[in-house]
Amino acid sequence: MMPPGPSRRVTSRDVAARAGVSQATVSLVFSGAPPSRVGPATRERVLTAARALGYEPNVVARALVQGRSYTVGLVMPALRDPFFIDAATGAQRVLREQGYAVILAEADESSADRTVAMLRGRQIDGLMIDAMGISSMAPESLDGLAVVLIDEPSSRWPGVVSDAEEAGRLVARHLVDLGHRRIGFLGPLTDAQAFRLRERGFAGVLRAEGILPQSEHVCRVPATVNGGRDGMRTLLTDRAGPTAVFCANDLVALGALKACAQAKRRVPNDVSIVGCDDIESAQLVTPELTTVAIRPRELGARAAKLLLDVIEGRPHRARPKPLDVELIVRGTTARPLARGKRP
Amino acid sequence: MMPPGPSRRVTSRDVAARAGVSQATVSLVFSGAPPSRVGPATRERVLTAARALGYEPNVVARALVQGRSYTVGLVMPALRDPFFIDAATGAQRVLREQGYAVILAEADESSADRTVAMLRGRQIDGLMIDAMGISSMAPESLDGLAVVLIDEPSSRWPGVVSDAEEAGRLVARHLVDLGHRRIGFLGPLTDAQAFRLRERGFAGVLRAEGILPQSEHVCRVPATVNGGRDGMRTLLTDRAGPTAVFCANDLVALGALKACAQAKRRVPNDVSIVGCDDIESAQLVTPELTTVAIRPRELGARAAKLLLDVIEGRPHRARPKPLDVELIVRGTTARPLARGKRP
DNA sequence: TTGTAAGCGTTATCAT
DNA sequence: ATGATAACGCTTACAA
Repeated sequence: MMPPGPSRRVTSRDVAARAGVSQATVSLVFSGAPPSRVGPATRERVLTAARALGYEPNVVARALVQGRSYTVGLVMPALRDPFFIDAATGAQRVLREQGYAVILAEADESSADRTVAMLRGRQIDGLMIDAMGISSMAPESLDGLAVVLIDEPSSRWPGVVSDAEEAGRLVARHLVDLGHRRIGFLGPLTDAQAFRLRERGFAGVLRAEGILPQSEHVCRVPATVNGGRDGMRTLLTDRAGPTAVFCANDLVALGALKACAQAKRRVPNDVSIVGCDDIESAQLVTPELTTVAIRPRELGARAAKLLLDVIEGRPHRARPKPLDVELIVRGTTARPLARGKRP
Repeated sequence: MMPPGPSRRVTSRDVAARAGVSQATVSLVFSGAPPSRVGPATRERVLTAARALGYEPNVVARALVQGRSYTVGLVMPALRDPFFIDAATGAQRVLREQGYAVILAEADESSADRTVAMLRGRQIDGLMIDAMGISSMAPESLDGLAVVLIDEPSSRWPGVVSDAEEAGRLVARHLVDLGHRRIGFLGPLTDAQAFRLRERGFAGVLRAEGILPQSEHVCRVPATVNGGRDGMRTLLTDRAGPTAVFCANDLVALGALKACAQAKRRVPNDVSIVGCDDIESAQLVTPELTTVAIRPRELGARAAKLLLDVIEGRPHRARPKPLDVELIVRGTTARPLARGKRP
């Protein structure tokens, strides 16, 4: 590179001077105006000059005049849940492709509104928010912003969701097909819709199979590894505990797995465990976790596309078809051990 | 949605009008000028008006005039490594505290330079880059930017590092103390300095103990779970394989653990495994992984502080003291089984 | 097709 | 202590 004197920023004016055109023309060339607006020869000269100078359009200035920043915010309560990190990755990729930057905004309950204010001050064009994020936010604080929700349906904002109910159904059928009858559920305390739907689909199938949900086989815990571990411990204390347990997400399932290992219950022989999300760690434990793949990357990517549609005023459905999910049978599920009654 | 018609952005001018002062005064109040610059009464009126109107300073406009955007970029090759996600979290927290936003820039080899150009266009104030990120970047492309490296020392840019050599030493001593003599190493192919130092510290102690590194107990693999699994498989084929293996990071260690489970080798009885990083998943497997805590969050936080020092021109040391590391003994290490020779 | 000029919402430099 | 006013780098009518 070359030190441009005292290393001032190269502006469109510099390019204009070098190309012998007006500054406005340079702008025309770079702002993706219809090719008709500037002659091919001029355009070429401008581009050459720009390249020679190492010109990069100043997005900040553009943002100021257009009132748009080509930047979107991604509000997440904690960068800890692998599911959301994957969603973020997927979103980030499509946004970058379209020239948008992603501002990471970790927001807990206390700071959610302040975070949005901060993003507003940056003339953010839109916001992607996950279930946890939205729950700790005053709806009015989002007025006038393009908002898309990730995996949390709402009548107020558009969003993308996975087919959570189907996820629950798939698990229930899988367990029933294996022959399980005493089936437990480890669900989170938070009332994220996705979790509720997973439970609903799950319970629906069981009921249809004539398997009544037994309250002592259901346990509410935080949606974390420790939550799952503690919940599973509780379930295991029961002498006639469940032979299979559906955990509302993989983190919980991994905790449950730990509890089993500590209690010397073999998985899947003594008890089957199923998770939901198919996070990477699901394949990390032994035996590998049977779970439902939600494809968070794809979910994030779709959320990003939806957000771009909203921002750029393109037609879109506020609530697109839920993302397909898929049961991934791995090593933590098996037929229940025949005990007593039958061989 | 609401058409942006009636809800124009509230500007400092609006506030000025309502407070009966000039726009400049409003600016003075909000740009944290010394209190002496504006009378307490006026200041109060301005703040009241601002609150009533819901005024939020436009950071974009400020960025344009000051040539600073109060935004920094975080360049990471992939949002997959939990270590870097934690570092990002730590960094993000201190930056937000100081009014800076963090733009997430996932950059692989092919797109690294384009990504930096994009960030430049956004008048980014600084950049935090990790080992993988920097390796795929042309140094000149960073000219004129405030850059801080995370866990990858460089003579060219300041950065924060963990005490990687000590990490290796701690592991070696731990294994030697337990009585291991045939000790293996699963190291990554990438030449991140941190990995090299871990190995150096490790090998140094072993040599001092008169334990010669045996090449058949060393295996180079990608720094991933699968890499670790494959590498461990190789190590296990040896009839007189190692009784303990140090894996250059936790991901590799977890893969190694898997390989052991699949090969029916008990951990830690048949073979001890040690990782490095102490990622969350380390506590997720059973037995829990013995590892070295690097405190990535703290590392990220320090990187952020260093970057702010650089940006704001405060005095700072380019290469602060490495971050202390700590051996975390969990369940994957034990004394080697006495075989043959002695009881 | 290209140039001229008026902002976008701030900060910063002057006066007052 | 406060008010005009000129940038900052760009987009966008409107003129030529």
